[in-house]
Amino acid sequence: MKLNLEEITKELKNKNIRLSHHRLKVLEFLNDNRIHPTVDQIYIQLHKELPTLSKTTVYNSLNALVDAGLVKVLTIEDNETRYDIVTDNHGHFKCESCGKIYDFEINLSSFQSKDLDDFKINNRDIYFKGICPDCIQQ
Amino acid sequence: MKLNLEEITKELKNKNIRLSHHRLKVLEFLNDNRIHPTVDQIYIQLHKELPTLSKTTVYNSLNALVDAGLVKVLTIEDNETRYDIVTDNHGHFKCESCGKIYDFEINLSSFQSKDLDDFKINNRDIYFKGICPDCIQQ
DNA sequence: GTTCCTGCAAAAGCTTTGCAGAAGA
DNA sequence: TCTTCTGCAAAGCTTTTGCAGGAAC
Repeated sequence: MKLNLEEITKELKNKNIRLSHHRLKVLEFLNDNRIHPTVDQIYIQLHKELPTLSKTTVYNSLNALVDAGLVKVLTIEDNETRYDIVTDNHGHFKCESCGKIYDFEINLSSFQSKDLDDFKINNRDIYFKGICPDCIQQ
Repeated sequence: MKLNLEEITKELKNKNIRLSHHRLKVLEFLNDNRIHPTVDQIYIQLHKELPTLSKTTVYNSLNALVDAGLVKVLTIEDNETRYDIVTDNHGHFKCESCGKIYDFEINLSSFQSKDLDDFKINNRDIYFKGICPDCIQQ
């Protein structure tokens, strides 16, 4: 899917966040590589293209994009923060054997509980863990 | 709910984990205070009772209890690891205003997705965020 | 007596902060 | 020109590790 830069720039401007070259690269990386990367993975890849890139800037960029609501933090595991470009209605499955994270489609708005009738829900994260088909076969 | 110590000890023995006094205290704390505490909260409370308790031991105890499957790690937020005693079929809601974490009842086994037909699911975490009724009223 | 646990201190990681110079509007 | 961004180094946190003494079985 191609990024709509005009709309993104507009959304960022509301928060006084500039879509600098580095930030755009981070956003493009997340859009083109749906691998739910860690900061390190993003840094290592982009550093090849942009030798002056620092890890601080990756952190800064990610935080800015999260603030703007364009990127989501995944906390599926407590020792690794991962990032995902924002898209609708999917859960995340982490394979406990190979570590890969899969998206799965799910109708999040159908998840209801009478206990939450009086709560305002802004965000729904669904994290499953187990073994993926590739690892089951082996 | 009262802890069944015999069964717990048996389950721990399988993994060569002793139910030491400190570990029992940690487990009791989680059982009696369903507040999904951080390591620090557990340490501060238990330290009052057990002045020689170290934070290393709290970490050690929690890791041992997680290994034994008696305690669950909550990764609802990326900058704070929280712990929960294992119980069935509930999701967690974190209020973005007051920070309190609520349990809500939900039938986890009903969460299905055709994308996961060939996956072995061991664990389902449901994390919602938003505003709780107390904070909505204010 | 052997194994596991505890607690201190140190180490290891990850993320944020301060700041000076650079880039963007 | 004013604001924001970048990158380095340092600081701040949380969690883990090494190890010697102690406790449990």
